[in-house]
Amino acid sequence: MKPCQSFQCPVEATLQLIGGKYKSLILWHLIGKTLRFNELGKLIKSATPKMLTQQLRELENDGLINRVVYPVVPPKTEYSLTPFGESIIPVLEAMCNWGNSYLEGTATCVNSCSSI
Amino acid sequence: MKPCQSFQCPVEATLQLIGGKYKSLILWHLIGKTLRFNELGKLIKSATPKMLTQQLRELENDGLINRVVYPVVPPKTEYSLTPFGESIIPVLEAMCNWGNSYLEGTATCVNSCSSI
DNA sequence: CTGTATCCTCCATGATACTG
DNA sequence: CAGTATCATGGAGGATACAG
Repeated sequence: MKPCQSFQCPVEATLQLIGGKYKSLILWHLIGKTLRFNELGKLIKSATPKMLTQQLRELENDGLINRVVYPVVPPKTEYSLTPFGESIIPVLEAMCNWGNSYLEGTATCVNSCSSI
Repeated sequence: MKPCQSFQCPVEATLQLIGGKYKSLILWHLIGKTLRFNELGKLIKSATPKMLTQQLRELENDGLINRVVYPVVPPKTEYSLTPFGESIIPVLEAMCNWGNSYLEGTATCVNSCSSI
């Protein structure tokens, strides 16, 4: 029952949209691609169908991704970035680059973001 | 008991460091300044002392901020960004700018990040 | 002033099973 | 294939009181 959905800083608003457990990962995988539900599921193995659905719905409601359902059998649904969703790519890149330099220091396992 | 602290993407690592409820706000307020515990408390009114302490300790353990205690009476503690903490400012800026453009569309209440 | 120490609540996430 | 339904749970976060 928050009195008013206000943010003390726009950074918090951004975090609200991409801070979900799998959201940044989903957006990341959708850069330059269109993926189906189970393709995302394979890329993000630890996400259960329930979580995947929930995070995708929220991203859709926030206008970051498109969800296109093809009325065929078997079902086919495709997810892709909206123009608004694409506008956040630079933010993801900044986070990725900084995250890599951080991981270089702590060195666990690093996936580069060279694909972008 | 996570088997191994690995990230599928460096973005997640970044989120891990600044995703705490008040962390981005704390970092934000420390840009270019040194603040005392209760000064941060006044700036982030909704944070209880417990939360403030916890978030500050985590930021300190992650090497993002300095904590300097002056052995005087009454106690005095000063928090500031480390060089590593300062290196994340561009990321915060990117998030802030994108967040502002998002908030312009939904228009609740907007605090600009013009100070940086 | 700068914190700790307890206790407690709730919600995000997870596990599992099922459906059109 | 692309989800939904249901139940369970752990831990982040909050309230309150107290301490050096």
